[in-house]
Amino acid sequence: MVGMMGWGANSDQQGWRKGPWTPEEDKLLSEYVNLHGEGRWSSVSRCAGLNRTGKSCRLRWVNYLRPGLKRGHITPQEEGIIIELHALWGNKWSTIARYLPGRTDNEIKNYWRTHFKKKQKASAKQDKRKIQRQRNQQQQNCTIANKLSPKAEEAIMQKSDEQYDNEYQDAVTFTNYHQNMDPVVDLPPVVTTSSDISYAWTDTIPMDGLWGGLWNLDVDDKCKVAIQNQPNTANYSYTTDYALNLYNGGFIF
DNA sequence: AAAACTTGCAACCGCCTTTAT
DNA sequence: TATAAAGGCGGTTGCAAGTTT
Repeated sequence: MVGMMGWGANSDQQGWRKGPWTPEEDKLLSEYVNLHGEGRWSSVSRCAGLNRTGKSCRLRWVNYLRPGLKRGHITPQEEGIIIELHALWGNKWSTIARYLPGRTDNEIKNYWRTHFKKKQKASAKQDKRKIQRQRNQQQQNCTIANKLSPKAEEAIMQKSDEQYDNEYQDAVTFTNYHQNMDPVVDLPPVVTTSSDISYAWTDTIPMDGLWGGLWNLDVDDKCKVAIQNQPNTANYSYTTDYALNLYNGGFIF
């Protein structure tokens, strides 16, 4: 049913197939790329028996089929990184995506668009309602991976609508201010053992603070404490500034 | 109960850059 | 070295599902 919807005709003037990918197409593409590696996308479409353009094949692989993709909700921590890096670089989605392992530029772009682009209008009332609803259901099925930390939740619930809007406006102003500037900070690779700017871990820490993650050398205690107090999911990096901001009770979206 | 609106996501397009011939 | 093809990126669109009014 779903396969035939949308995008008008399901092939273009040259006869290339368009629109949603079928499971069969996915299988062909995955098998071919697993066998021959990424790249040479035009020959991929020919050789794998796919009637798709090379660009379409590349996009499907990169955004959906490639191993190691995370999927699922963007965590509050990831959101923090997105906000911070967007403030720094603007809409450099692919650059931002490099600091969020397992997330694609498309995903981050979509997230930003739906959550922040028009959020100037959003009110605290809406967010509060949402949290209240979630609390009502939480006991059964909410996991650490997809809910806000109690701390973040409280922060939102305790804010007055005005306070909330002002803080949001500050963040937006900050973002707009930096939007057109060239990148001035060169962040190190996401996972590294030699840098003192980026922190990274690869596992899940429980909320009670038991810690089994991989820390870089020279991590200072404030950052440790700040991040340890946050719910955590998987593979992701943090900047010192943001960790300290959290530690000092910085703004939490 | 239903219409209107929002959110999430996949995929397309056009433009620019990089690579291959 | 010039040019064509391929790759990469950011903006945008279309749709389904969920939510609010």
